[in-house]
Amino acid sequence: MSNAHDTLFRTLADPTRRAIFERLCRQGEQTVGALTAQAGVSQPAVSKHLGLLKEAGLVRDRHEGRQTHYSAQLGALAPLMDWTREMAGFWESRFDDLEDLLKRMDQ
Amino acid sequence: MSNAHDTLFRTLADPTRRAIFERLCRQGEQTVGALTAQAGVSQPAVSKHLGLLKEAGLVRDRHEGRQTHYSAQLGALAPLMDWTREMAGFWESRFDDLEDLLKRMDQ
DNA sequence: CTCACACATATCTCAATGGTTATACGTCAA
DNA sequence: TTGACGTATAACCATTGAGATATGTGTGAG
Repeated sequence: MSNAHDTLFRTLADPTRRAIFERLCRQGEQTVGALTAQAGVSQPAVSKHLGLLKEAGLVRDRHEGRQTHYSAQLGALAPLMDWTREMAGFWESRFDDLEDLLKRMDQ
Repeated sequence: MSNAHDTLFRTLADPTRRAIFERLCRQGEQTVGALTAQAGVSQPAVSKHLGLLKEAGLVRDRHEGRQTHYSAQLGALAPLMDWTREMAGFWESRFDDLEDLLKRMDQ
């Protein structure tokens, strides 16, 4: 019963995890070690976060020898943008309705 | 240390709470009773969710006699849209860099 | 082959939080 | 004024999940 929005919001809700994702967005592909160095939490914690980000489709991993490189995944944020636009849209359309109503009342 | 993004993501991460917010976006102002009728959880639970949504600036309340009317708040989603756009932007700019690089390599 | 390294997984602990029921508070009706 | 109604708050419980440490797994170096 967990849709795309659920997964995205839940995954991005944690600050540490979102910071990791932001870093991957800003600076491109990074190894687990590089991410751990700035994350402020232990390497296992980073790995766990990366696992969840991967499950959510927000990142992909690429193995190269002993290292694993993670990168932000294109288009994963699309449902989030859609949702936000949709909600804002509902608001605006109600606002338009209100405007219409006021205009009609004016006549 | 909790910025706007933190609050927004955290608040919208819970499915029940997000559903309440969506309903307010889609259908406009609603009383607590109306929201409770569809929420699938108890009235106190709904009140608590509404409290958090209000703290996050996502809704506002209006008292009218014994009833409290809640409505989605304009512009509260702006930071979320900005963040999403920013992240997608970083990705695209890196993509542009890559294109540039490939073009340069082609020469 | 063996050891060191990079990362993943297992296990545990603790705090946060979403849910419930019970109750308090304010408002309207009679 | 009393009682019903609509909502908020209190107190509690159960679950979740993020964190740590310890260990497993695979890979490259010597």
